[in-house]
Amino acid sequence: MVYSKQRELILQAVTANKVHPTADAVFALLKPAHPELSLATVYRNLNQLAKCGLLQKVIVPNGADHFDSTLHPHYHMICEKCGSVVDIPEEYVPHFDADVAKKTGCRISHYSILFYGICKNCASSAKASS
Amino acid sequence: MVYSKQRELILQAVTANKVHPTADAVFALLKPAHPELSLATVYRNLNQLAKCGLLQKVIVPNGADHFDSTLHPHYHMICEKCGSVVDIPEEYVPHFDADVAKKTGCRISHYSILFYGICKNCASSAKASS
DNA sequence: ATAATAATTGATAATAGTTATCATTCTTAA
DNA sequence: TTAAGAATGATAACTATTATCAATTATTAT
Repeated sequence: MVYSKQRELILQAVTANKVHPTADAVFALLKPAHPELSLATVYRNLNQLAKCGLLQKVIVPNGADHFDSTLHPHYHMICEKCGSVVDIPEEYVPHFDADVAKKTGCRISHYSILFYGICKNCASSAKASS
Repeated sequence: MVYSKQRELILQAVTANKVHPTADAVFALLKPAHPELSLATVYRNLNQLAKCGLLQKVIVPNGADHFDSTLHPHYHMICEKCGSVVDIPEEYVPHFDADVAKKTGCRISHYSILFYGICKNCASSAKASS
Protein backbone atom coordinates (compact mmCIF):
# COMPACT_ATOMS: atom_id res chain seq x y z
CA MET A 1 0.00 0.00 0.00
CA VAL A 2 1.44 3.30 -1.16
CA TYR A 3 1.67 6.02 1.44
CA SER A 4 -0.85 8.83 1.46
CA LYS A 5 -1.27 11.75 3.80
CA GLN A 6 -5.04 11.30 3.78
CA ARG A 7 -4.87 7.68 4.82
CA GLU A 8 -2.61 8.51 7.70
CA LEU A 9 -4.98 11.23 8.87
CA ILE A 10 -7.98 8.92 8.64
CA LEU A 11 -6.31 6.09 10.52
CA GLN A 12 -5.20 8.51 13.21
CA ALA A 13 -8.68 9.92 13.54
CA VAL A 14 -10.14 6.48 14.23
CA THR A 15 -7.31 5.47 16.53
CA ALA A 16 -7.49 8.66 18.55
CA ASN A 17 -11.24 8.37 19.03
CA LYS A 18 -12.46 5.63 21.28
CA VAL A 19 -16.00 6.05 19.93
CA HIS A 20 -15.83 3.86 16.82
CA PRO A 21 -16.73 6.62 14.39
CA THR A 22 -18.61 6.26 11.12
CA ALA A 23 -17.15 7.45 7.82
CA ASP A 24 -19.28 10.55 8.11
CA ALA A 25 -18.02 11.25 11.61
CA VAL A 26 -14.39 10.89 10.52
CA PHE A 27 -15.08 13.24 7.63
CA ALA A 28 -16.73 15.82 9.86
CA LEU A 29 -13.83 15.58 12.29
CA LEU A 30 -11.11 16.12 9.71
CA LYS A 31 -12.79 18.44 7.23
CA PRO A 32 -12.30 21.72 9.15
CA ALA A 33 -8.52 21.35 9.31
CA HIS A 34 -8.33 19.68 5.90
CA PRO A 35 -10.85 21.33 3.61
CA GLU A 36 -9.47 19.54 0.57
CA LEU A 37 -10.44 16.13 1.98
CA SER A 38 -13.18 14.27 0.13
CA LEU A 39 -15.81 12.03 1.67
CA ALA A 40 -15.05 9.41 -0.97
CA THR A 41 -11.46 9.30 0.21
CA VAL A 42 -12.62 8.67 3.76
CA TYR A 43 -14.84 5.77 2.69
CA ARG A 44 -12.16 4.35 0.44
CA ASN A 45 -9.47 4.43 3.09
CA LEU A 46 -11.57 3.16 5.95
CA ASN A 47 -12.50 0.14 3.85
CA GLN A 48 -8.97 -0.37 2.66
CA LEU A 49 -7.61 -0.15 6.18
CA ALA A 50 -10.24 -2.62 7.33
CA LYS A 51 -9.45 -5.00 4.50
CA CYS A 52 -5.76 -5.10 5.34
CA GLY A 53 -6.46 -5.52 9.03
CA LEU A 54 -5.52 -2.11 10.40
CA LEU A 55 -9.10 -1.38 11.42
CA GLN A 56 -12.17 -3.40 12.25
CA LYS A 57 -15.42 -2.64 10.46
CA VAL A 58 -18.52 -2.81 12.61
CA ILE A 59 -21.54 -3.34 10.40
CA VAL A 60 -24.74 -2.05 11.93
CA PRO A 61 -27.96 -3.16 10.20
CA ASN A 62 -30.04 -0.18 9.07
CA GLY A 63 -27.27 2.21 9.97
CA ALA A 64 -23.88 3.43 8.94
CA ASP A 65 -20.82 1.24 9.38
CA HIS A 66 -18.57 2.06 12.31
CA PHE A 67 -14.80 1.64 12.43
CA ASP A 68 -12.84 0.35 15.37
CA SER A 69 -9.10 0.62 15.87
CA THR A 70 -9.02 -2.18 18.45
CA LEU A 71 -7.71 -5.15 16.52
CA HIS A 72 -8.06 -7.71 19.28
CA PRO A 73 -11.24 -9.69 18.49
CA HIS A 74 -14.30 -8.63 20.44
CA TYR A 75 -18.01 -7.99 20.03
CA HIS A 76 -20.14 -4.88 20.09
CA MET A 77 -23.34 -3.60 21.60
CA ILE A 78 -25.43 -0.86 20.05
CA CYS A 79 -26.94 1.44 22.62
CA GLU A 80 -30.61 1.72 21.78
CA LYS A 81 -30.76 5.16 23.37
CA CYS A 82 -27.73 7.04 22.07
CA GLY A 83 -26.63 4.77 19.22
CA SER A 84 -23.09 4.47 20.50
CA VAL A 85 -21.10 1.31 19.95
CA VAL A 86 -19.85 -0.40 23.11
CA ASP A 87 -17.12 -3.05 23.23
CA ILE A 88 -17.91 -6.50 24.60
CA PRO A 89 -14.79 -8.53 25.39
CA GLU A 90 -14.47 -11.71 23.39
CA GLU A 91 -14.10 -13.91 26.46
CA TYR A 92 -17.57 -12.94 27.67
CA VAL A 93 -19.16 -14.84 24.78
CA PRO A 94 -18.85 -18.58 24.19
CA HIS A 95 -17.72 -20.02 20.87
CA PHE A 96 -20.24 -22.28 19.25
CA ASP A 97 -19.64 -22.38 15.50
CA ALA A 98 -18.02 -25.80 15.43
CA ASP A 99 -20.91 -27.22 17.42
CA VAL A 100 -23.54 -25.58 15.21
CA ALA A 101 -21.73 -26.72 12.07
CA LYS A 102 -21.75 -30.30 13.29
CA LYS A 103 -25.42 -30.17 14.22
CA THR A 104 -26.63 -28.54 11.02
CA GLY A 105 -24.29 -30.29 8.61
CA CYS A 106 -23.47 -26.92 7.07
CA ARG A 107 -19.99 -25.59 6.58
CA ILE A 108 -19.94 -22.44 8.72
CA SER A 109 -17.19 -20.00 7.90
CA HIS A 110 -17.95 -17.41 10.55
CA TYR A 111 -20.73 -15.66 12.38
CA SER A 112 -21.48 -12.19 13.60
CA ILE A 113 -23.07 -11.28 16.89
CA LEU A 114 -24.42 -7.86 17.65
CA PHE A 115 -25.86 -6.94 21.03
CA TYR A 116 -28.52 -4.33 21.62
CA GLY A 117 -29.11 -2.67 24.94
CA ILE A 118 -28.50 0.40 27.08
CA CYS A 119 -24.96 1.59 27.67
CA LYS A 120 -23.76 2.52 31.15
CA ASN A 121 -23.85 6.21 30.35
CA CYS A 122 -27.47 6.18 29.28
CA ALA A 123 -28.46 3.87 32.13
CA SER A 124 -27.01 6.20 34.76
CA SER A 125 -28.34 9.41 33.21
CA ALA A 126 -31.81 7.86 33.00
CA LYS A 127 -31.61 7.05 36.69
CA ALA A 128 -30.42 10.57 37.52
CA SER A 129 -33.22 12.28 35.61
CA SER A 130 -36.04 10.17 37.09
CA MET B 1 -55.53 -4.12 11.21
CA VAL B 2 -58.06 -3.60 8.46
CA TYR B 3 -58.34 -6.39 5.91
CA SER B 4 -56.76 -5.98 2.51
CA LYS B 5 -56.53 -8.34 -0.41
CA GLN B 6 -52.94 -7.33 -1.04
CA ARG B 7 -51.81 -8.08 2.49
CA GLU B 8 -53.37 -11.51 2.32
CA LEU B 9 -51.58 -12.23 -0.95
CA ILE B 10 -48.26 -11.06 0.42
CA LEU B 11 -48.52 -13.07 3.61
CA GLN B 12 -49.49 -16.13 1.59
CA ALA B 13 -46.56 -15.66 -0.74
CA VAL B 14 -44.09 -15.69 2.14
CA THR B 15 -45.82 -18.57 3.91
CA ALA B 16 -45.97 -20.72 0.79
CA ASN B 17 -42.30 -20.18 0.01
CA LYS B 18 -39.81 -21.81 2.27
CA VAL B 19 -37.03 -19.65 0.85
CA HIS B 20 -37.43 -16.53 3.04
CA PRO B 21 -38.00 -14.16 0.13
CA THR B 22 -37.05 -10.50 -0.05
CA ALA B 23 -39.59 -7.77 -0.77
CA ASP B 24 -38.40 -7.75 -4.34
CA ALA B 25 -38.83 -11.50 -4.68
CA VAL B 26 -42.38 -11.35 -3.30
CA PHE B 27 -43.16 -8.57 -5.73
CA ALA B 28 -41.74 -10.49 -8.69
CA LEU B 29 -43.69 -13.56 -7.63
CA LEU B 30 -47.03 -11.82 -7.37
CA LYS B 31 -46.79 -9.17 -10.07
CA PRO B 32 -47.62 -11.39 -13.09
CA ALA B 33 -50.95 -12.51 -11.65
CA HIS B 34 -51.61 -9.14 -10.00
CA PRO B 35 -50.35 -6.41 -12.29
CA GLU B 36 -51.96 -3.71 -10.18
CA LEU B 37 -49.74 -4.56 -7.19
CA SER B 38 -47.20 -1.93 -6.19
CA LEU B 39 -43.74 -2.56 -4.77
CA ALA B 40 -44.44 -0.01 -2.06
CA THR B 41 -47.41 -2.06 -0.92
CA VAL B 42 -45.21 -5.13 -0.65
CA TYR B 43 -42.66 -3.32 1.50
CA ARG B 44 -45.35 -1.72 3.62
CA ASN B 45 -47.13 -4.97 4.31
CA LEU B 46 -44.07 -7.09 4.93
CA ASN B 47 -42.95 -4.61 7.55
CA GLN B 48 -46.38 -4.33 9.06
CA LEU B 49 -46.75 -8.10 9.24
CA ALA B 50 -43.34 -8.36 10.85
CA LYS B 51 -44.17 -5.65 13.36
CA CYS B 52 -47.34 -7.40 14.50
CA GLY B 53 -45.60 -10.74 14.70
CA LEU B 54 -47.03 -12.58 11.71
CA LEU B 55 -43.65 -12.69 9.97
CA GLN B 56 -40.04 -12.55 11.03
CA LYS B 57 -37.74 -10.03 9.41
CA VAL B 58 -34.25 -11.31 8.67
CA ILE B 59 -31.91 -8.34 8.33
CA VAL B 60 -28.90 -9.09 6.17
CA PRO B 61 -26.09 -6.53 6.33
CA ASN B 62 -25.28 -5.13 2.90
CA GLY B 63 -28.26 -6.87 1.38
CA ALA B 64 -32.01 -6.84 1.18
CA ASP B 65 -34.10 -7.89 4.15
CA HIS B 66 -35.63 -11.35 3.98
CA PHE B 67 -38.95 -12.40 5.46
CA ASP B 68 -39.63 -15.65 7.23
CA SER B 69 -43.02 -17.13 8.04
CA THR B 70 -41.64 -19.44 10.71
CA LEU B 71 -42.52 -17.71 13.95
CA HIS B 72 -40.77 -20.12 16.28
CA PRO B 73 -37.47 -18.42 17.29
CA HIS B 74 -34.43 -19.59 15.36
CA TYR B 75 -31.28 -18.28 13.70
CA HIS B 76 -30.16 -17.96 10.11
CA MET B 77 -27.16 -18.68 7.96
CA ILE B 78 -26.42 -16.80 4.75
CA CYS B 79 -24.95 -19.04 2.09
CA GLU B 80 -21.88 -17.26 0.78
CA LYS B 81 -22.26 -18.96 -2.58
CA CYS B 82 -25.93 -18.63 -3.51
CA GLY B 83 -27.09 -16.05 -0.97
CA SER B 84 -29.93 -18.18 0.30
CA VAL B 85 -31.04 -17.99 3.91
CA VAL B 86 -30.86 -21.23 5.85
CA ASP B 87 -32.61 -21.90 9.17
CA ILE B 88 -30.56 -22.79 12.23
CA PRO B 89 -32.66 -24.25 15.05
CA GLU B 90 -32.61 -22.23 18.23
CA GLU B 91 -31.51 -25.14 20.39
CA TYR B 92 -28.26 -25.46 18.45
CA VAL B 93 -27.05 -22.15 19.86
CA PRO B 94 -26.45 -21.45 23.55
CA HIS B 95 -28.01 -18.47 25.32
CA PHE B 96 -25.55 -16.11 26.82
CA ASP B 97 -27.13 -12.67 27.13
CA ALA B 98 -27.73 -12.83 30.88
CA ASP B 99 -24.13 -13.85 31.40
CA VAL B 100 -22.79 -11.12 29.15
CA ALA B 101 -25.02 -8.53 30.79
CA LYS B 102 -23.71 -9.47 34.21
CA LYS B 103 -20.10 -9.36 33.07
CA THR B 104 -20.31 -6.04 31.21
CA GLY B 105 -22.68 -4.28 33.55
CA CYS B 106 -24.77 -3.24 30.55
CA ARG B 107 -28.47 -3.82 30.23
CA ILE B 108 -28.75 -6.10 27.18
CA SER B 109 -32.18 -6.22 25.63
CA HIS B 110 -31.41 -8.71 22.88
CA TYR B 111 -28.80 -9.81 20.41
CA SER B 112 -28.71 -10.96 16.84
CA ILE B 113 -26.58 -13.75 15.47
CA LEU B 114 -26.06 -14.31 11.79
CA PHE B 115 -24.08 -17.24 10.45
CA TYR B 116 -22.18 -17.27 7.18
CA GLY B 117 -21.18 -20.41 5.37
CA ILE B 118 -22.01 -22.82 2.57
CA CYS B 119 -25.44 -24.42 2.42
CA LYS B 120 -25.84 -28.15 1.81
CA ASN B 121 -27.01 -27.58 -1.74
CA CYS B 122 -23.96 -25.57 -2.73
CA ALA B 123 -21.64 -27.91 -0.84
CA SER B 124 -22.90 -30.97 -2.70
CA SER B 125 -22.99 -29.33 -6.13
CA ALA B 126 -19.42 -28.12 -5.66
CA LYS B 127 -18.41 -31.67 -4.87
CA ALA B 128 -20.26 -33.01 -7.94
CA SER B 129 -18.69 -30.52 -10.37
CA SER B 130 -15.12 -31.05 -9.18
C1' DA C 1 17.33 14.43 -10.87
C1' DT C 2 13.79 12.64 -14.63
C1' DA C 3 10.66 10.20 -16.73
C1' DA C 4 7.57 6.30 -16.60
C1' DT C 5 4.29 3.71 -13.78
C1' DA C 6 1.08 2.89 -10.67
C1' DA C 7 -1.69 4.34 -6.86
C1' DT C 8 -4.50 7.80 -4.87
C1' DT C 9 -7.32 11.75 -4.84
C1' DG C 10 -11.47 14.97 -5.19
C1' DA C 11 -15.74 15.78 -7.21
C1' DT C 12 -19.64 13.93 -8.42
C1' DA C 13 -22.77 10.54 -10.62
C1' DA C 14 -24.82 6.31 -9.77
C1' DT C 15 -26.52 2.58 -7.10
C1' DA C 16 -29.46 -0.40 -3.85
C1' DG C 17 -32.79 -0.82 -0.79
C1' DT C 18 -36.14 1.33 1.36
C1' DT C 19 -39.35 4.95 3.12
C1' DA C 20 -42.23 9.17 2.37
C1' DT C 21 -45.80 11.57 -0.03
C1' DC C 22 -50.25 12.17 -1.70
C1' DA C 23 -54.30 11.74 -4.30
C1' DT C 24 -57.41 7.93 -4.99
C1' DT C 25 -59.71 3.75 -3.62
C1' DC C 26 -61.16 0.24 -0.13
C1' DT C 27 -63.10 -1.38 4.47
C1' DT C 28 -65.74 -1.06 8.17
C1' DA C 29 -69.29 0.33 11.40
C1' DA C 30 -73.10 3.32 12.39
C1' DT D 1 -75.04 4.58 2.30
C1' DT D 2 -72.27 7.47 4.04
C1' DA D 3 -68.57 9.18 6.87
C1' DA D 4 -63.99 8.04 8.92
C1' DG D 5 -60.12 5.86 8.71
C1' DA D 6 -56.88 2.55 6.35
C1' DA D 7 -54.68 0.97 2.56
C1' DT D 8 -53.24 1.48 -2.16
C1' DG D 9 -50.38 2.66 -6.48
C1' DA D 10 -47.16 5.62 -8.52
C1' DT D 11 -43.34 7.86 -7.84
C1' DA D 12 -40.20 11.09 -5.49
C1' DA D 13 -36.94 11.19 -1.94
C1' DC D 14 -33.62 9.41 1.10
C1' DT D 15 -29.33 7.16 3.23
C1' DA D 16 -25.25 5.01 2.98
C1' DT D 17 -22.17 3.66 -0.04
C1' DT D 18 -19.60 2.56 -4.39
C1' DA D 19 -18.20 3.71 -9.22
C1' DT D 20 -16.19 6.78 -12.50
C1' DC D 21 -12.64 9.56 -14.25
C1' DA D 22 -9.52 13.20 -15.01
C1' DA D 23 -5.92 15.22 -12.25
C1' DT D 24 -2.48 14.67 -8.78
C1' DT D 25 0.91 12.25 -5.99
C1' DA D 26 4.12 8.48 -4.72
C1' DT D 27 7.42 5.14 -6.16
C1' DT D 28 10.78 2.99 -9.26
C1' DA D 29 14.06 2.47 -12.86
C1' DT D 30 17.08 5.02 -15.46
